[in-house]
Amino acid sequence: MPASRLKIATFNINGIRSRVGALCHWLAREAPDIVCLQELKTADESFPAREIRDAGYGAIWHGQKSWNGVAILARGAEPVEVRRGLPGDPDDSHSRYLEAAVAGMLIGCLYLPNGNPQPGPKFDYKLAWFERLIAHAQELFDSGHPVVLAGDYNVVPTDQDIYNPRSWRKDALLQPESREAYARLLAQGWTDALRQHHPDAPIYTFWDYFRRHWQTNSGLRIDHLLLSAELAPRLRDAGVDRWVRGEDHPSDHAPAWVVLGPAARRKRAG
DNA sequence: ATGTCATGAGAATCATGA
Repeated sequence: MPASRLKIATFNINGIRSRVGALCHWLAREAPDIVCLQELKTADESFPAREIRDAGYGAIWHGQKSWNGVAILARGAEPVEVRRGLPGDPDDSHSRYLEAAVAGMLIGCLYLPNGNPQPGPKFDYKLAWFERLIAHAQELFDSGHPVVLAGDYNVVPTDQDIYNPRSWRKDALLQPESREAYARLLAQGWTDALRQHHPDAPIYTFWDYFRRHWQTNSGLRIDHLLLSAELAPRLRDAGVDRWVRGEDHPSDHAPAWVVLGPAARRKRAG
């Protein structure tokens, strides 16, 4: 891929130590330039930094024993960390947000709380976390910087984004409050890149391990890449590396990605 | 209610989150 085209991906790896081989296989085959990972499920000291470096990627990570955990990878470059954790609640101990400067852009990597079962404290935490994300996203958007907010949002935005909503109606991923928060985030001006590029197609990024959902393509679209105003016109392609979900012992998610074209040449002042 | 994974405690299965 020419240097002027950037492939940016997000992938909920569901346990990086058990899948570092699969991760490196995907990196070698698809060569994304920037990768946001979620659900590392490992402490910082157990992050497989060496394997990832050997695969040609610089990385920063924000881990946690057993649960959560996010990382940002850059091919042939070192992401420059600018934020670790979402502002707004100093008591929040979950590792769910990491932000870095890469290739002249700001990359926000997020793992939004699942929120099940709902109603209940976990759903309340999801909605509170969403409000903090919306507040921070507004600041990023207003900054005028080129920004990508990528990750597992744990929200199915509309009924178009699921094979069949019937058995998921009571799930936290489809609740009106979850969808309203996602819509309010988009209303700041962000572009939901996969839906923008494929307005009518069914697009899934997650197939749960139950009930042969992968074999029957019973998926959900919950991993999203949001582009700020400056980046949206640079969107050239977007998709899902579905083949990753079909490998042996896969994550229940597949990587979602965008390709951005070169920045418009700056007009001469005057 | 069910289904299937990864993780961790702790020693074989079980609890938890998703």
